[in-house]
Amino acid sequence: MQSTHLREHNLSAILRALAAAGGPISRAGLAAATGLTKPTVSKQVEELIDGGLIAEGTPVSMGAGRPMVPLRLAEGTLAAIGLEVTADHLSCLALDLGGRVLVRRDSEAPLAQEEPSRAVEQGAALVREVLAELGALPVAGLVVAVPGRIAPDDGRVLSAPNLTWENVPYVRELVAVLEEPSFPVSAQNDNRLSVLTELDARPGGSFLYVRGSTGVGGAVVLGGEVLDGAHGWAGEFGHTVVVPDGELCRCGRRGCLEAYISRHSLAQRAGLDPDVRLEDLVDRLAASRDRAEVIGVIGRSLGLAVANALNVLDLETVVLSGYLAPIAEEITPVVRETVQRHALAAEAGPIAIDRADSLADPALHGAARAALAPVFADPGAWMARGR
Amino acid sequence: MQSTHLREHNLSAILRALAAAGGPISRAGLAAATGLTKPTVSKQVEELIDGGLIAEGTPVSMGAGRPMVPLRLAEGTLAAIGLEVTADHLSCLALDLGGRVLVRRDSEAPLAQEEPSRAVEQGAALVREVLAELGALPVAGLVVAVPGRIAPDDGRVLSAPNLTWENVPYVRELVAVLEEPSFPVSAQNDNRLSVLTELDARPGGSFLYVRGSTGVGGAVVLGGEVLDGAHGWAGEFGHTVVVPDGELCRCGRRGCLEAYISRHSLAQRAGLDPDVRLEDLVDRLAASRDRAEVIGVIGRSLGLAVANALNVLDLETVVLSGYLAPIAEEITPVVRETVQRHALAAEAGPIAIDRADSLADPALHGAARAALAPVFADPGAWMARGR
DNA sequence: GCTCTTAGTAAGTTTCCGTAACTAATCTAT
DNA sequence: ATAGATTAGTTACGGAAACTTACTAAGAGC
Repeated sequence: MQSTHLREHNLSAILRALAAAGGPISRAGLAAATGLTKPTVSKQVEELIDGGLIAEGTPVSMGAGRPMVPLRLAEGTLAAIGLEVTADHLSCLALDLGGRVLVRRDSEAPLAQEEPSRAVEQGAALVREVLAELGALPVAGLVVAVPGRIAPDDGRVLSAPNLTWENVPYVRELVAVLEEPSFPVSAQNDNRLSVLTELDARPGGSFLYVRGSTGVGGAVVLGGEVLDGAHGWAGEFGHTVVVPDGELCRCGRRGCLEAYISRHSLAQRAGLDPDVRLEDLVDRLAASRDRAEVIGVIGRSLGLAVANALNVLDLETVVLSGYLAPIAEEITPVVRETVQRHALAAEAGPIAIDRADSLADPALHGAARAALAPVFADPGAWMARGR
Repeated sequence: MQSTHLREHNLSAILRALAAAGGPISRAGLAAATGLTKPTVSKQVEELIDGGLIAEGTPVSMGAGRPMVPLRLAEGTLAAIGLEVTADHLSCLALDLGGRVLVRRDSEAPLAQEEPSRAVEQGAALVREVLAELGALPVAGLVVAVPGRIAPDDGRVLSAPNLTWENVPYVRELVAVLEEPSFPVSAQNDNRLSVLTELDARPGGSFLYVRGSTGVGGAVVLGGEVLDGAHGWAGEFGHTVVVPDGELCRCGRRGCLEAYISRHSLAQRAGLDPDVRLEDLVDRLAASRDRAEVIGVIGRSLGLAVANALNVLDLETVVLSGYLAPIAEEITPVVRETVQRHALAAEAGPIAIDRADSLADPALHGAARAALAPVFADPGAWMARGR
C-alpha cells in the first residue's frame, strides 16, 4: 500500500464509522471507533465538513467535561439515485448521504408487454423528472434494480423472465438517452440490492437473505459484505434442488425450490389464478382452504434449502423478505423445525430465523444506497471531483 | 489505519508476493508485483534478509541489463510444526518458511481404542522428538490437525467420531505436557487444513473443496481465503440433504450426503467389511462387481450436493480430494452431468471439476503451513520476537 | 470559586514512502 | 574492443500522513 492511499483509507474509515454509529457522534468518539488519534480525526473531519459530507451540530453536554460537538452525515448536499424496474411499474428515488429521501417518482406501466426500449424511455423520463427536482445538487450515481441476472462485466441484463428480457443492454441505452450524464450508471439484481437495505439494520452482520418475489432469490452476507461469486449470483438459490426428480420448474429442471414456492406454484397449489398479483397472493392464501398444506409445503421445502445452504456457509441467521416476510410468523415454525433437523450449525445453538425489517421497496432503497457506496468508499475522490 | 501499520502491511505484502511468485524473483519484480517502488522494496527486503526470512542467491543474468539478484524464502532458518492425529496413527512434520521438509516423525497407534490422554502423551512425545531434531531452530508455532469439530474460541475438540472423542481439550493438555512451549499451539479441523495444501497450487483461487475420508468434509475458498463461518465449519457439507427422508445417516438424520458416500456406506454398498481401511477401499471398489452402481450413487449424490452448494456460492471450480481423488476420473463424468443439470452457474460456462494435486498427507502439510501463517501475516512481529 | 473531567486544537517530531538521479553489471551492435 | 542500450539496485532528498505532547475550552460537582 502506498502512503497516499493511507489518507484515503482513513477518510473512508471515518465516514463509515460515522454512518455505523447510527446517530450523532463526537470527534473523540470517532477516534475511539477508528483507533486513530484525536488530532488525526479532527483534521480529516475538517476536510469532510469542507467537502460537504459531514455536518456539525450545536454542542451537547454529556455529563462531566467539555460538551461534544455532534457530527452527522450531511443532509441534502448530494444525491444518489435508485431506479427500480418491475413488470408493472417504475420507481425512482433520490437519497442524500444520510439516507434521507429527497425525491421520489413512480410510473405505472405494464412493461412486460412492451419492448425493452419503452422501459428505457420511461426510465429515462422518470430519472429526468427526479434530476429536475434535484436542481443543481451533485449526483453521486444511478443504480438500476432489475429483476433478473446481470452480466458482472458490462452490466447487460442477461435475462429477466418477468420482463421477458433477454440480453438487453439497459444501462448502455439509458446512458445514451440521458445524453452522457455526469454520474456513473450501473445495474444490479434486485435481490442483491434489497439486502443492502437489510444490511442497514444489521451492520457488519452475517446472514442468509431469502427473498420471495415472482421467483425466489436471495443473497449471502458475510461480515457486512454481500458475497458476489463468479458471476454475481451468489445466494440465488431459487434453483436449489429440494426434491430430486421432483416437480418441473419453469427453468426446465426438476425439483427446484422455485417449483414449490414461486408465485405460480403457490397460486396453483392454492387453487388461484397463476397470474395473481403478488400483493394479493398472501391474502388469498390466507383465505384458501388449503392453508395448512400450503404453509407446510413452503416451510418444508424452504427449510430444506436453507438448511443445506447453512451447512455450506455455517451461518446462524436467516432473514426472510419479500412475500415471505408477511407470512414469516406462520411459516417460521415449519422452517425452523426443518432447519433444526438438517442443519449442522443447529447443534451449536439455535438458528435465528428473522423477518426482514419491512421497509417498503427495499430494492429501490438498496439501489439508491448502492449509488452512494462510491462516496463512502473514497470520499476524497468525491470531494475532489471536477478538479 | 495507523501509520505504524503501513510498514507491517507492506512487509507482509512483500513476503507474500515472494511466496506467490513460486520461484526466485528480483527486488524489481517484487516492486512490480506489489505496486511499491524499488527503494521501498529494497529497504524492506534488507530488513527481511536481516531477520532471516529471505535469502539472496547469486546474480543471474536475464538477457540485457544488469543481472537480477534472485530472492527466495529463507530455508532452514525457522520451523513450523504440524501434528496430525488420526484413528490409527500420529504424524509430526516440521517445515521451514520455504515449505521444505525439515523433520518428519510418525508413530503407529490405534488411538481410537484409547483414552484421549494417550493421544496427548504420544503426540507430545512425537513433538519432542521433532523439537530435539530441530535443535535451537526457532519455532513459529504448532498446529494440530484433528478429524473432528473444533471450538472456534478455545480450540477444544468438540467431537471427533473416529477417535471417539467428545469435548476433549487436546491443545490445553498438549501445552501442559510440553511444559509451556515458547510457541503458540492450536488445533484445526483436518479438512480445513488440507485445503491449505491445495491452496498452494491455486493461489488466490476460489473453489469448493470436497474431501472424502471417513466422513465427507470440505471447505469453501473465496479469493484465496478459507471461509470460516460462525463456528469454523463452513464447507462441511457431509450432512447436506440429498434425498429427503432418505437413508439413515450415522448422525441420526436422514438423507445426508454422508449416508450415501461415507466409508461405511460405500463399503456396505460394495458388500465389503464396513471397517475396511480407507486406503484399501478404492481398490476393493474397483474389484467389486457392483462398480457401476457404486460409481453412479457416488456421482449422483455428490453431484447434487455440489450443485446446490455452487448455486449458493456461485463458484466455477470444484476440487475433489481424499478418497475421491483417486476415483475422480471415474466419478467426474457422473458428477459433471449432475452438476451441469442442476447448477445455475453452469449456464454461464462449464464447471471445472478437478482432482486435488495429490500430495501425500495434505492435512499434515496444511497444519504445518497454518503454523507458518502468523509469520507471513506479520513478519515484523516475528523478527522482533524476544525483544 | 475551585477542581475534575472530557472535547478539541496546536506545534513539533517521527515514520514511511515516493521521486529523481545515480551507480552497477550485463548484453548488443558496430 | 568499445560505446551505447538496458535493466537492477542504491543513495539522497523531500513530502505526506499520522503520532506525541502539551495546551485551551467548557461544563459538572463540590
